[in-house]
Amino acid sequence: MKARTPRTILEAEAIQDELRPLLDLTGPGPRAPATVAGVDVAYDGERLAAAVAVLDGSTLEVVDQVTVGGRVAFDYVPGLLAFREVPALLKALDRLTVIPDLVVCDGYGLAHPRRFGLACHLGVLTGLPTIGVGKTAFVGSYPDPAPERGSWTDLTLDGDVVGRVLRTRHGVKPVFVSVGHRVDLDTACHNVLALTPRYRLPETTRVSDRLSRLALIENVTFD
DNA sequence: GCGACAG
DNA sequence: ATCTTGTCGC
Repeated sequence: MKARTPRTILEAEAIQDELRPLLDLTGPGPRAPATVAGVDVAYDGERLAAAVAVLDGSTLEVVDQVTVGGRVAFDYVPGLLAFREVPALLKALDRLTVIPDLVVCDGYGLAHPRRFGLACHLGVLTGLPTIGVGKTAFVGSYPDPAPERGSWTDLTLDGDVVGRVLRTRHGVKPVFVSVGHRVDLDTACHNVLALTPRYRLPETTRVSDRLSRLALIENVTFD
């Protein structure tokens, strides 16, 4: 499905309302994905670089990667991040040789003021299983999880459990995991732990983050 | 009404 | 996201 760029905040919210019903929240999703992709976007004023890195689900080795340059088409507004990043991410995903079994997004999925964060948006448009992993709190409330790696607590919003605050490293600040599309919360957290054998953030986001920044200062051509 | 607010 | 030094710890 193609990305649409709204002209106003009201239009953006209307698009979210239109896409939300297309979300698939039924499946368990991949428990042992053969390949997992990380997506990220880096900025330099008006210019941007999107990167997708596909890793082997077992060895975490990079098996494919794509970067594309572009220009900002929508200002950042909390709750509407997807409209800023999705167009370039779709372009990059289209050029992949290896189609990932799971896509890990920087940010949130269902844990969103309007229950449709970047991970949900990208999932619906691509049809791929997606999850969101945020570095800081955005919405909801939660108790602090125990210090051990693997411990977690519910991230609650308006009485609903919309995600989990998951400790990926002992004694280190936790990450915020939420479902995007075609994956359940248990499976999402299981995958995040598999992707964090050494650092707080998933290897997928670490690689795609590095890639997008590199592309910003060399390689890419902008529109 | 006021402030807070993924990346 | 981005602007930014030194510093503590494995």
